[in-house]
Amino acid sequence: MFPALRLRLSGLQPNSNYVLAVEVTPADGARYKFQSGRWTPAGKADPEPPKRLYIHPDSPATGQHWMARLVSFHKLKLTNNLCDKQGYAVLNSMHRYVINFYIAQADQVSQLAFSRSIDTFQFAETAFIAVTAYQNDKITQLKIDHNPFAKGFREAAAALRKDCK
Amino acid sequence: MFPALRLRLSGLQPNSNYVLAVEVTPADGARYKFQSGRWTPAGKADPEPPKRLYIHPDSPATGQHWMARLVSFHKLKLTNNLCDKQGYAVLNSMHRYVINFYIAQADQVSQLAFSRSIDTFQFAETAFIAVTAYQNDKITQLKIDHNPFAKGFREAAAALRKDCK
DNA sequence: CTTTTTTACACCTAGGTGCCAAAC
DNA sequence: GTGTTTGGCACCTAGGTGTAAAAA
Repeated sequence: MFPALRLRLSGLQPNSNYVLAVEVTPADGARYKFQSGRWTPAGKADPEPPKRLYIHPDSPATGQHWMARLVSFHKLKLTNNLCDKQGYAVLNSMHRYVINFYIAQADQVSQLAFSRSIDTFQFAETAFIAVTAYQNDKITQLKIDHNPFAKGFREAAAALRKDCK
Repeated sequence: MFPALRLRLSGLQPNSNYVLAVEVTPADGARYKFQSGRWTPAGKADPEPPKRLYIHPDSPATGQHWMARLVSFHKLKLTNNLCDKQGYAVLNSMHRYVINFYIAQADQVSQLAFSRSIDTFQFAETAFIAVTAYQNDKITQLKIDHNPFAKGFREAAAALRKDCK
């Protein structure tokens, strides 16, 4: 998932342990179509694949650890493959999603279910529509400009390629 | 770790779930020296870093799954860095190790500790001495010949490099 | 026809090799 | 001196990019 979800945390107990996790959840009950240049709801959502909790790989870690740096979920991966066995979040194309963020006080990942308190946060700015082809040039350009793996498509490289022909 | 530990399993219950794991354990209580062309014990072993259980990433899976293919632990990684936080097995250089292999009947990785039965196997042919520089040309050549990442050192590539000078 | 999905591609990042020289 | 460890290197595999064209 790019850009990655990045969070700055405060108010944790420095010496307590926390497990951090996110879940990609449907933002509404609709299926969308891209029709004549616009996203429009088009019927009821398809059956939703089982949701997979993505646990931040630093978990468990102290409040001190989490608060000392920007917490990045850049290793969260998405797929439309229902048979996926690599732990990716499985999404329906053409559906709208939003990220749920969880903070659980727990000393072990396996204790997460028994944590005394699990705080849940949802940020509206994390909403997106899952697609198989981009429909928005600004998104495309944002990815080319900032995703290291897309460096080959930046201006300089593209110009050079033309010059060499 | 190369070559990787690879096992063929039989006798599992096809429809029960199992968690598979390995642990790199000291083979004896000695520290070794490579002196005048030979490995010789030289004093008591250094304090052993905490052992880390490496759980096979397919876990948990059915007996059927494990028996249907060669089970490979090629993602097990080793380090001499005591501060490692990436889950590598932490070893003392110049010490001798052997692999312990565990089969636990369990539906979840987190249940491993409560598994009714944990079978332990140790194969003498998995023993090795941890080094920071090879002392055995046959090992070096075996790695060059068979490890894909060392392809650059194979005959053909090496010859080509000379020809081009 | 329009919309959505898949595939092959050149190009890039990330990181696993033994080698060598230097440091210890 | 001998034995052990580290860092930089060229070379490789593995896999993450958007593109374009084909397929559905």
